[in-house]
Amino acid sequence: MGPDDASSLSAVSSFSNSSSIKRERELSGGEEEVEVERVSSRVSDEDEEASPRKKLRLTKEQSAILEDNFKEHATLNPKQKQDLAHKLNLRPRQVEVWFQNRRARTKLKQTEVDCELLKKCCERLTDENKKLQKELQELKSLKLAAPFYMQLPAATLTMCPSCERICNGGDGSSTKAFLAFGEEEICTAAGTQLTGNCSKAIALYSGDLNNNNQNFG
DNA sequence: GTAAACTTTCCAGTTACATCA
DNA sequence: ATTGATGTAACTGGAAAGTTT
Repeated sequence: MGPDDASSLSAVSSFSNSSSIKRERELSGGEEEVEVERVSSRVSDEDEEASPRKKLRLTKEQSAILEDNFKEHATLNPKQKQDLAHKLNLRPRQVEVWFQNRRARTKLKQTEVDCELLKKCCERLTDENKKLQKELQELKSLKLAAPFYMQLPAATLTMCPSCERICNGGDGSSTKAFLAFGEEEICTAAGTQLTGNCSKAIALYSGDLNNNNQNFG
């Protein structure tokens, strides 16, 4: 008969007697019986008799029922605990411990999931940061060069819809073009709304997002 | 009303044991 | 047959909240 033998819910689980073990350990030290009894009462259930701590395995049926109950509520009130213990032929303490361990497992799993998400998020941000740094370098070198429109074919020049300045097309590189005018001149007219790309790039360009947000806010 | 003692419950960390590769 | 890794039942100690004295 293996531990999974589900011939009955009672086949298992009455060995470990925490209070007797506790008593055994503490008394071997030779002192303080009163204190030991008090502490032990914390976990004692009615039917205690001395036996060494033995690891029990709950049957599949018992586990399944406990799982079902856990799905409904992750904590138990005393009545629920008592009923469940009776139904499974376990001691209430065992049911209580099972729920505690189950909550701990759930929490651990969730922590692992969160950790994975954070890792991925971190990778994405690192990636984005690299790209932005690269773009920033390009913008800086552009600024040092001659006015951008002199370097571009006329056909590639378009107007920024938000600030109505010339840029080189709508391919996402417009920020470079506007920034080429110089930090002071960009979109500073009253009431001008910057697009997300524009303002973000400008903020990065100046190296201070907060300052820029205040300026344009 | 309130302070101290006691109880209950939960959690985090740990231990002990069963099982499996 | 042995062993290390893994899963999990059970234990411990401390904190918080509730109850009793």
